Amino acid sequence: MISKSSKYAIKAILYLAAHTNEHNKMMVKDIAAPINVPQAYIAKLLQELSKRHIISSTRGPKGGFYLDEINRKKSIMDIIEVIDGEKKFNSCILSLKNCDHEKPCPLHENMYPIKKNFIESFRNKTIEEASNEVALGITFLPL
Amino acid sequence: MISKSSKYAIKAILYLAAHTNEHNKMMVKDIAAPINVPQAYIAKLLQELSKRHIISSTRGPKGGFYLDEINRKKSIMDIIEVIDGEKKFNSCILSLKNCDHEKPCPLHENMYPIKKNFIESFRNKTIEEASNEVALGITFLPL
DNA sequence: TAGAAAATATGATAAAAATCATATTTAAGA
DNA sequence: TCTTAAATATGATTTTTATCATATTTTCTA
Repeated sequence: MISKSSKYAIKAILYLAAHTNEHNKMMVKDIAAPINVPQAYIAKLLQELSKRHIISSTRGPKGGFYLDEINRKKSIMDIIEVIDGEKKFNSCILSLKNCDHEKPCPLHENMYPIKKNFIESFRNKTIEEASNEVALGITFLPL
Repeated sequence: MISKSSKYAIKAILYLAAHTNEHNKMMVKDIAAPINVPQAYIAKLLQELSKRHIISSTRGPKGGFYLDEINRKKSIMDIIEVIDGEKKFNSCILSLKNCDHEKPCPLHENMYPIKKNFIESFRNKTIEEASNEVALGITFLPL
């Protein structure tokens, strides 16, 4: 469905949402452990997310990763797209080249609403919303 | 979403559905080319599908793979489960261990209906139905 | 009942995804 | 302005998935 990398990225960002802001940054080594992801691996992902402006970062002493107000408005889908790439979700489940509404593959009509639902659902869900749920104890983020 | 192997398996089975029965079998070398899948690879998948009784086969001269009436009643989901394994679809999208309705992860409520829809949709769709659609020109199966 | 034609079993190789390691750049603070 | 602490860039290694190769077993037919 989504790659391990995307899962890691989402977990890391939700962790950042709960623990950082412009004035409280967090080093990669303090993020990796609590979300149970290899440090060097999440480092690479965070670098990419920062480059693509999904999260923020500053180098040097007192530096680290954090989310600003703009970052918090990004959606879960934004994370997935940056990490896994966009095409994956717009392509035919059987990977047929010309599958569309005009010439649908035998699974097209089944998949269309599912994929649409997935994309809409996660495009509408912001980091901020997800983070608030956790803060309010409505949802949970155990290791 | 589903592995390349599952896609290959579904394409091969739909091809068998259209071209074989108890009296007209088909050799692996005649299946691989039209569905555009490496011969040695689809051979392995067909062997596994046969062992798990999703498709039928006989060895020796005049042998080959084919679908009988029972095979045709199998669902698309049966294929996916044999190839990709069942757990994949029942597990949390963030791969959290204890994510369930009691202690949902922040994406649980989004994913639950989507996953349910996916599983139901493909559990209800038989090989036979999918094959009939193609035969009637309602859906298409290009390389 | 032997030879050939098919699937089956097993394992080796290649490609992709995940993981690990390290040198470089940037920025803070003494 | 030097030292140090952080991210960044780059690439190597490992693991998983996909692909390829081949020896074995089964079954038909002459």
